[in-house]
Amino acid sequence: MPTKQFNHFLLQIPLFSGLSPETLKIFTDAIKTRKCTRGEALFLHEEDASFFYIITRGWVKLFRETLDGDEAIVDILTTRHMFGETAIFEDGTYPYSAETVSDAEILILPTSTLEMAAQTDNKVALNLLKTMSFYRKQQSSEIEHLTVQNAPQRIGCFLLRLCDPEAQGSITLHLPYDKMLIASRLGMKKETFSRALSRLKTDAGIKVHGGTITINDMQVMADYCCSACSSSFPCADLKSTSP
Amino acid sequence: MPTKQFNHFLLQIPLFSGLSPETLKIFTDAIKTRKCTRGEALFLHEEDASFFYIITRGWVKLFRETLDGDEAIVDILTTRHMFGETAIFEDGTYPYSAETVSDAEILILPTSTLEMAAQTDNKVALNLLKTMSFYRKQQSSEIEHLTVQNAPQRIGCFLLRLCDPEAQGSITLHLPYDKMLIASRLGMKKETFSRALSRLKTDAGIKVHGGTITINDMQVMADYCCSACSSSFPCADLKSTSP
DNA sequence: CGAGGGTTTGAAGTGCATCAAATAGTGTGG
DNA sequence: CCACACTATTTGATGCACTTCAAACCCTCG
Repeated sequence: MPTKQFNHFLLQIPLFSGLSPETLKIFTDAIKTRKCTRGEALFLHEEDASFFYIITRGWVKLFRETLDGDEAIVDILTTRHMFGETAIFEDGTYPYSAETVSDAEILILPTSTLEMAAQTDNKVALNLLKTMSFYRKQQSSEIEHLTVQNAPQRIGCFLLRLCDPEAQGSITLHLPYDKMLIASRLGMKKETFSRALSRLKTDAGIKVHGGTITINDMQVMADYCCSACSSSFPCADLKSTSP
Repeated sequence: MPTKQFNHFLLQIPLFSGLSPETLKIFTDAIKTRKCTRGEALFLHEEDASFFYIITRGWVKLFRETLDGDEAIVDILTTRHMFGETAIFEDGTYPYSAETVSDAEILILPTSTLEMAAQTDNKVALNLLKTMSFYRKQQSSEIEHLTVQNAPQRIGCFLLRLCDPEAQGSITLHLPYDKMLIASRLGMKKETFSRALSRLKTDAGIKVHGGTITINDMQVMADYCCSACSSSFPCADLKSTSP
């Protein structure tokens, strides 16, 4: 399994970057791969957490269910993202449920391996800190967005974070998953999403054809979305597809 | 300065728990204490982060300002809480501004000391991980609250987290800081806060006299607030006054 | 082609924000 | 100890954003 390509992939993941060959081997020896179709449950909220996961391909949603049956999206992740690892620092159960939202390929590792490695190899602990710090920053900016941005601005901000931050002027992208799912990811109803996206057509100059979206002018869009926010585009390090 | 009492205080802080005397000394040697009056700025968003802080007494608010001049509260912290330390994993600048909201006493430590210690003493890194994990969980539940709870429920939830989770039946508490500040902490306007608190009188059975609040029946309050949430009272580990 | 999920649109309702003004509370100097 | 200034809090009236409920539309895939 540890082909050259595979190792190259692993080294792109912050958790594994800069590790000694010995430590890296401990992880690679423990890795199992799983191919999933869309809609497979990986684990449930409050289940005992024996494994953590890394996505090699596809999208996974993390979510919780409220007592009255609604679903609250925690995050939606893709390639190179890791999840389920925080159970180590909790009571040993997952703080959310996880389910694929597209076909996907996923690496599975025992949490015990990670826990052990973090305790014996300082570099592992430092890498974990870096990863957790990234997610924390992302969460913190999400809290801000929820309180200061309205629906069209949140969508625009979401679209901008799908773009290459180097890009200038016009850019075309396609939505990574269902509009319905994006809606709940952004804390709004699907109808609100649909209407808010329409409003972006006139207010921020975008074109929509199904899941394909063209932003006529990144700068116009950025001005429209970030005016209510404490950090302006390109919101450094907050790309949804980063580590 | 390192009196017995002071050392006892330090050991209550998760970052310092279980450290070797040598490592602990590195920190205690570098600590400076500062007494603040209400309303003092400690540092500003995006300033170079040379120090991190631990509160020994009083309350501190972390916040960011949006481009159009609004203030978004990141968190409001008290005794034993630590802040400013995440700059280590960022670009070396603070991700928020900090200001006291009551008279306060604060410990100041160089971030370089922490950074060095985390790299040389694995226990420091592990303690940091534990702390960061706690904050991450708290943030994550806050995101959920913002999307699934309405204003009265968010206030009720806030009040419950001020209570002793062991308590049963009736309990009296007083608000730790301004209602205005609680309002923005919970992502609502002061008028909304005032009205929502009134509604809790009839809907969840509380009494309000200025900043003193009596919850007639914890269980009634919990039922009222947590119905929309994925975790019910006592939301383990989410007390606002914990580590 | 037809079924089913995803998406859009319309009409109506709710919750929170906004603007404005009154009231309560707090600290200050006389 | 009181009057004043200033801030915090409450209350009222109104508007907007988002939700809800309902129905139509669209697209894909068997």
